[in-house]
Amino acid sequence: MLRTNEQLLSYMERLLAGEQAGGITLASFPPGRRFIRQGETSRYVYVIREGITKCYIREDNGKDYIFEFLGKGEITGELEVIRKTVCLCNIAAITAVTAYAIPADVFAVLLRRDAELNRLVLEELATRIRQTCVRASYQQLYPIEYGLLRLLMLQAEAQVSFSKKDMADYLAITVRSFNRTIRQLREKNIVSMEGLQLDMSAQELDALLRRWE
Amino acid sequence: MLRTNEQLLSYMERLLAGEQAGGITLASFPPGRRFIRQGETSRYVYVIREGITKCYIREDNGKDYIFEFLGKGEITGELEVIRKTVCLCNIAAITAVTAYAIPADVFAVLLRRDAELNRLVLEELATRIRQTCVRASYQQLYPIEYGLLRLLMLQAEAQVSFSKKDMADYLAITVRSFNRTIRQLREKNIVSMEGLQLDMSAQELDALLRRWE
DNA sequence: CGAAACGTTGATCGTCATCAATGACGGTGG
DNA sequence: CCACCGTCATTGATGACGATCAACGTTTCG
Repeated sequence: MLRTNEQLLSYMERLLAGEQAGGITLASFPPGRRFIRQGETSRYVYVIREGITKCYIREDNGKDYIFEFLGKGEITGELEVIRKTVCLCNIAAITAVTAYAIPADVFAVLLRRDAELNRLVLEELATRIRQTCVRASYQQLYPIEYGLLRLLMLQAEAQVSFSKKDMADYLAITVRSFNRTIRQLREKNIVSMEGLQLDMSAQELDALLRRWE
Repeated sequence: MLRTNEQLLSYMERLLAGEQAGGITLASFPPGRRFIRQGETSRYVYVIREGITKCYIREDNGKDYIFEFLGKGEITGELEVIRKTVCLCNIAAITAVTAYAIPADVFAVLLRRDAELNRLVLEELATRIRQTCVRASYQQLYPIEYGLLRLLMLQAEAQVSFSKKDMADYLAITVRSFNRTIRQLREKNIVSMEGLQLDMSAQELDALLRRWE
């Protein structure tokens, strides 16, 4: 859900401390700013230094689907450089964001020449596939209540909380439906009456998810 | 949907023609054979030489979700080597399959040493992310009828056809629901009365998908 | 022996009931 | 004005049950 990548962040810091940091700059984006646009070509690959972003697709019918929230050390725009295509999704800042902006061609060269970056990117892509697959599967095969519960657990674990709209987009539902589903969880005494705190221990919740049918 | 990777296949052929093919063998699997199992550790990375396989997750509640069908030149088991984890999903042969079996450690070394393989794997992962994301999004945000129509179009394009059970698992529904949805498409004169042929031209179908709301 | 009859099996579909999720609209309270 | 919720109606998707039909092998009888 909120993914981070400490290794990649520290790699970037070391890279900038060295001398061959050709063309890499630091960019800042205010909350809400969409700095990568679906269907367009990005001239930079970004590695987030600080802040939280969301990565989402907007469908023709106007609905948004958030794949993941990206935090410290996460990379965006790399798929497009690797495959030389237009951007798959939108990236927008949720909080204020600062990010290392690596020109696409510089990144392409680095990826070829620098074994460490290469390894980090491979691992990042592998992790991303894994998470996307796992989520696609359970969001298809379980009811929304289940998905929402998992989302709340992930949020609690990562010590963050997103806006209701963003959570709804992550679950691919409307805010109205989001509120309704919260009510169901409250009726089952899983979520606190006020706010979105989970009223059960992590073990109980795990058991609950496992026995869902 | 049915993905193939000619470049990777030809790479493997060249690799085996050379002399440093240490430990790589050719494996055969009969239809139905599950040769990678979710949650277990695979000792090999496979590159499919011939045949069609399905890649799916089985959830705790017994339902299967097929991510993709893999054909010639597609690779499996590489995520696990890159991230050193247990297998994310099951891979089962649909038709008779022959595949190059690369021991995990050999693959790991090749991936580091061989720039061409490295590039091919990066591109493959990037493609996979792209496709997984796109599909997750539209399967969440559109009704099943839409997803089924896209599946039929992809099948027609790739000149293959899968069993109803597999198509249903791809759509994350039961065969019963699959048949019901087919009936809806027939009532709208999109699918032929007998069989699963599409009764419209590719352009008409594209327009139909685009105007779906 | 061969043809008709029978039973089994699996795939499909009609129907009805139910559940999950949404849309619309209006009300309430900050 | 906006966030939230109660309510009602509707749609989307599923589950259950039974009927039908084709395919196939086996049995039975002339």
